[in-house]
Amino acid sequence: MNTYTIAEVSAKFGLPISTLRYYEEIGLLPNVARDGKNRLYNQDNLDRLAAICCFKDTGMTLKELQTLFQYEDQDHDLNEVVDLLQTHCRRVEDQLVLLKENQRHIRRKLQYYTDIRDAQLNHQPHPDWNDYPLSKF
Amino acid sequence: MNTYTIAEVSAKFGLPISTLRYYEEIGLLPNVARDGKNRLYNQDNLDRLAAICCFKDTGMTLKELQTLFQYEDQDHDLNEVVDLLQTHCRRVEDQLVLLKENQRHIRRKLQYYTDIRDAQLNHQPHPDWNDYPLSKF
DNA sequence: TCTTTACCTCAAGTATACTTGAGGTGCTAG
DNA sequence: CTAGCACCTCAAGTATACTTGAGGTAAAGA
Repeated sequence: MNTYTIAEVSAKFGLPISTLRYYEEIGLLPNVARDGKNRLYNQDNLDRLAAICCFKDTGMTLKELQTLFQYEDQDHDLNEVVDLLQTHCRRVEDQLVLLKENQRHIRRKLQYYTDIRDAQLNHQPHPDWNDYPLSKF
Repeated sequence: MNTYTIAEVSAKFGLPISTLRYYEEIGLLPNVARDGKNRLYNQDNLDRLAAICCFKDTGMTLKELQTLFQYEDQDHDLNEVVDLLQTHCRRVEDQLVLLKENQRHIRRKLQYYTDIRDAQLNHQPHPDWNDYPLSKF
């Protein structure tokens, strides 16, 4: 089976080496094999790491991730795993809605300042914020 | 003009009172009027606070927000404001893409564990992870 | 043989974003 | 008049998620 050095994994995932060691230390990324003292990551480790990144990037704390993996690993009551995942799914849904709305606000502001700048360049009158309704974005 | 107490603003935005004071202290939320010692927020303050929340929720740090507002407030070179907003817009776009992809992974995992649970309940054979391609989510 | 490179451990330090606590003011309801 | 509430300041404390540093090993290239 293919294995990877810590430097390779670091590059693959864009995570600092120190972070990989940290995740292992707190038990999030267990069962990393060794060649002497040096870590050797296998596909399982990479899959786990991908899951960590996915959940972390969607707003789970490392503590919650520890709980989730604990539930997954020791074949714990599956209802708890499903519950946790469902809750998180809903959180992600909410994030998506909020993110899209925030995106509209930011685009609107960008458009406004871009127009002000262009108006200044062309010695035109300044645009009016009231002409930038959210419905346009 | 309508004004609001700190408790009202806290409720409106779902932010702790301590956070409102903190934002003011670090200069993010300036020009809050006082009735004696007590803060009174006006519409401008609320607009600024809404902007803070919007940018913060899309991943800007408070330091970056300070820079942005500095650029906006002292009518600084507008190119810098536009640049900052453009960069942030791109970051939000990236977040959206990543969030959607992560959502697919999470839904897939949720479906998988739901199916395992249901299989256990019905004494059916366990599903196979390979039957859960990302393309289905 | 030297030294550079790539790792290692373990303890302590750091950045960000708040939160908490001590001690105090000023209005209002009983 | 006094109790309680809503607010205040300022300094110190905290949670999360890492990062850094000191001191060391082991193998590979010059």
